Amino acid sequence: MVEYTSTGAVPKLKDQVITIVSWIPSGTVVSYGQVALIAGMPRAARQVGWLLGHMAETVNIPWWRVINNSGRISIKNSDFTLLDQKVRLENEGIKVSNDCTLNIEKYRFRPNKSFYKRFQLPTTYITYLITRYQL
DNA sequence: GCTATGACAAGGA
DNA sequence: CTCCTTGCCATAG
Repeated sequence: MVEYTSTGAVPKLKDQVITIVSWIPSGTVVSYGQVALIAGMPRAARQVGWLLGHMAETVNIPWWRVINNSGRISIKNSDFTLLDQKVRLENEGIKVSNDCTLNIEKYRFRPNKSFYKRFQLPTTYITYLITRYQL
């Protein structure tokens, strides 16, 4: 459903989301807000979800490794279902409860400095991200 | 350029 | 724990 406008405007966030999500290691998860943070848009969590919902069927990325920050699978308005995502996560060794929740802090992908540097983020911002998601 | 729409997040009741 | 409210902002029309 997501299409580029004839004006040639490039949806930057979409490209960032594709890159970031494709680099999430199997067996780990991140939150929508976390993806937004890495993309350099701290408050664009909702847009990340929206984009995934419109890309999942057409772009080959591990969309199922993105859940909400409370550890709940919150897929909606997609060709895929809550169960689809649950099964995909379980196939990667992640334990998901029947109510489609999981221990996000246990499985959260915590990137190191070199990972963040691929996104050309300011050093101070990288430091913030490291501390934000440390255990 | 303006409005509606969210696979969100965080805090309060 | 479960709602509910508010803030949020990129996209689509």
